[in-house]
Amino acid sequence: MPPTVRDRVRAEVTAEITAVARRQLAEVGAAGLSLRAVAREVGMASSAVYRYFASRDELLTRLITDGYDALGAAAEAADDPGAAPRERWLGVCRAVRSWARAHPHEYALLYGSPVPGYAAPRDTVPAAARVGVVLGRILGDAARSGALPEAAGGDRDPELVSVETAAVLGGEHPAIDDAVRVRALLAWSSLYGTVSFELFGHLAGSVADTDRYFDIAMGELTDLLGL
Amino acid sequence: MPPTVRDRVRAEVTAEITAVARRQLAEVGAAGLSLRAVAREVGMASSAVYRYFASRDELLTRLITDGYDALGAAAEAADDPGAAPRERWLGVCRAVRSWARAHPHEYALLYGSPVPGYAAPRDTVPAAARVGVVLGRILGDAARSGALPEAAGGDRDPELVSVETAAVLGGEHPAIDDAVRVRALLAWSSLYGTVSFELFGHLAGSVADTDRYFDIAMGELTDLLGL
DNA sequence: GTCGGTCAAGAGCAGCGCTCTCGTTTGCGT
DNA sequence: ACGCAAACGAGAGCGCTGCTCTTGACCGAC
Repeated sequence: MPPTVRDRVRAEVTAEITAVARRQLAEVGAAGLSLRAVAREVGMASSAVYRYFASRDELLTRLITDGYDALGAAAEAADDPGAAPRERWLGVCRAVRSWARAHPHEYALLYGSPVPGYAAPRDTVPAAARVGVVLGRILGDAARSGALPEAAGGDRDPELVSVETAAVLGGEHPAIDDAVRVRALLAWSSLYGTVSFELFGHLAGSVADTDRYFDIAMGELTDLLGL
Repeated sequence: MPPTVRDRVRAEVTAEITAVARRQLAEVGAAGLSLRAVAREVGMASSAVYRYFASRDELLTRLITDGYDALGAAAEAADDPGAAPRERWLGVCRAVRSWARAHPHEYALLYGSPVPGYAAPRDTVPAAARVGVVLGRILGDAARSGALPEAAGGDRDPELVSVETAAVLGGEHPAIDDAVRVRALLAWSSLYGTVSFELFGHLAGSVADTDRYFDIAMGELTDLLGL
């Protein structure tokens, strides 16, 4: 069935609403995002917006998934599969930071405090996982190319690292055990901790040259990973 | 001038308002905190609350400073100066995580997305720094007790680590150079990244045994620090 | 005892999310 | 080609919010 004119118009209006909402998000933040204000700027009655989004939360959810997708796309675009594992990892980290600095309010929406009384629906999960998938693939490629030292091995513990996550983090390989996987999760958390601290101002009085600080910090983490 | 009856009553009412607000914060989060609802629960008119707090933001600021102080006190209480540096560091990390898990909404208020259009006043800074001071003292004690290996040295770079922060992070010692200080800042950021990921649900599908994961992750960071 | 300062209360304003109704437009099935 | 159901935009309205202003009562120092 070809898309009717109605469908196309609906898609256009939906896109305009999300675009205006994203713009206002950058001005007033997630908590201050007002459906009425969005409607005003779009030029329609506030009630009409409810034809497109059942609630303010649903509009926010759309912004969240869009954000995860944009960040994931940036991470994927930054990964050059031909480069050395360490450079690939650092490149993705830099891409994440760049995207976060370019879209601070969207980043805060994704990785800041969860909006109270609002649980991200399941359909945000795949989009949210994209960065992790990229980093996991780099780790796996490094193992398969012999760039990682043999791991100690030891029993798998699904309580520590779930089977799904283990599969994402390079899969099964002699160079990857749960200790390596935990270090990868730690590096991932630390990446976001570092970016969040910079963006949210917790390093304000401590670090001036944030570019160099970030590079050194990420270098320490890749050392930790053995990359 | 001794405090009059008026002053004492005022202090009591102020304390009751913040107590109720803190309770409601745990229920509805920062964005949903309503001055009117607080007033209702306290049993006074909403307008009367403005005699004690000039605005909702001012009440929020009070909750923030109180939160920083409570977290800082928890960190200080958890530090046993007689223990080995590594155990001291890990103990403080565990205390931070415990406090965060016990007060998730307050933690989110402190280290989650900043409220847009709201800049934390300067008087929150000393309270916010308390955890960092505790960790910095442990690092300094470790250096002075010879538990840290001699550092490479190299020039100080105030752009990388400010002089104030360098002073907090153990001060001047042959075992502490900017590389060590950056690793300390990284460990600090990573602590909060790890706690935030756990609290905000980003590790939900990956790690089930969060206690063990946290201990292993913090162990990696202390290794990185040389503690 | 009086008088200045502090307090709680209430009304009111503008904005919010959301719902309901109403008249119009669109597109599919007959 | 036509009719009907679904989709649509606009407007009014409900109950909530933060915040302001006015009013009247009370306390405490002189």
